Amino acid sequence: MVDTAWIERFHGLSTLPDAVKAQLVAESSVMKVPAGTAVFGPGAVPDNLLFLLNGRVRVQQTSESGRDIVLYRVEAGESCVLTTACLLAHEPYSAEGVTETEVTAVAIPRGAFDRLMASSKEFREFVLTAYARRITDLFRVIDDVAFGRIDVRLAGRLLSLASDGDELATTHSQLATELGTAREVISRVLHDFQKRGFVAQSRGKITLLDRAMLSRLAESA
Amino acid sequence: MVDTAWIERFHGLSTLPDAVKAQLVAESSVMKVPAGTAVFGPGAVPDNLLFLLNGRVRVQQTSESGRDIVLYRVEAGESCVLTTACLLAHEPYSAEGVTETEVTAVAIPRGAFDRLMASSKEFREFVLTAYARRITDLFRVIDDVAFGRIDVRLAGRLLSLASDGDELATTHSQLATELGTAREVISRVLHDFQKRGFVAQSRGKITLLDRAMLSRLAESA
DNA sequence: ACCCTTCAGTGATATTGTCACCTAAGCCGT
DNA sequence: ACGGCTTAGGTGACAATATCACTGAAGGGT
Repeated sequence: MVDTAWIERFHGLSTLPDAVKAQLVAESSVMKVPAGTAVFGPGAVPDNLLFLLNGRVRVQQTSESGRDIVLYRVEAGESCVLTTACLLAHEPYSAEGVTETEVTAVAIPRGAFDRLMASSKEFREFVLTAYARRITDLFRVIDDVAFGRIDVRLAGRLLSLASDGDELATTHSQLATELGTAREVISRVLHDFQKRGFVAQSRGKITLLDRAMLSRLAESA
Repeated sequence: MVDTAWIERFHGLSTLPDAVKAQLVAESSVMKVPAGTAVFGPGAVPDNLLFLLNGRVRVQQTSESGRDIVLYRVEAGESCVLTTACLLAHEPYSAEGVTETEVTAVAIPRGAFDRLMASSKEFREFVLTAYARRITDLFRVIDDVAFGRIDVRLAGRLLSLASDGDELATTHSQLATELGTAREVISRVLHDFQKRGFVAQSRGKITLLDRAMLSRLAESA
């Protein structure tokens, strides 16, 4: 008997009929990917739908001019659904997925994905719900980029990046990519945060000193 | 015998098996909506997937601060697929769809959509392909807003809005919504375009005088 | 004609992005 | 330990865009 335990970790999949769970497990394979690997990207159309058991994947886009912006992240317990559209549509995907940590994932091949979509209403619902969430994320990015102030956005991003502990090993450059802005802008805003006592900095490291004030700033529309 | 002719107008649906075509037509109904109607929006979860036979739907988002940005347009021969995610996921959709012209559309109820997804590989492929295109559109919006110059974006938008004829009945305010910027910014850029002889203006109307120069500007990365 | 609403123009100022260049920190080999 | 190299970060000057607070102009309705 194969192990179906991982399925329970995915919100919405636990209600799958047992037969479908078995099918899902039978046709999938577990893979392990080291940190910093591009799991999909322009030109490299993936042929698997990934369910993340552990780790995190960052999805970002590089513009023609070479500048980057982070679109969203896929966390453990979620799946890389947006790639499925391109996966099944045989369309290239202009975004790129990079593992931020070591990642363990269950890979479902294209054919198996299609069979599951055909056979299980619950699976369809799971996939569509995941879609809805991602699309909401994208709408949020558009809203932020178009109308958000960068100090507000940076404060929010620092808080969410430092979800475990107050230390953050990142560079100004990487933060600029997070928000789709320029390094100099991040440097200046962080300098300001530092003067106000919100953070402390050293080369490649940012320490959050006052989460409360950062939150307050992040919430201010 | 019901009329399946409209199906042929949708790229990807013509290859559907006849039985599926019949099912599609049997479960759907044609509707006509006047211009300027909100076909879906926040709070108003639609319960139909729309296939546009004629007309155009503008999909836009309003931020908390009350400012708007146009996300994409659904043209005749396309479908409002992104709503299906929210439709089936029972999630609210933060964007709003407004008819820009009178619209004739075929409406497929939620249940029928789900049955078609289950029964037809071709239908699934159609839906996923449409998804892929929309998502690509969204990525493009993000790229433009984050990294694009406003004069370049405006030039491009003027050209695509004036696809039939060189007259454009629109206000500076509406153009600001198109690009997610402020009216004053549009006013200044248009003033500049006017001085350079690219366009002529009168209250509520813009005339393109030099599409070639506008194109050249729009292409400049 | 007059009011009233909407549309458009403009200066002042704030915010953000770009460019050019500099300094500092850590690493690595000798 | 020293010097050289690479990458991270700082800064001034300036450009582009956004915001604010007005102004006047155009057209519609009475």
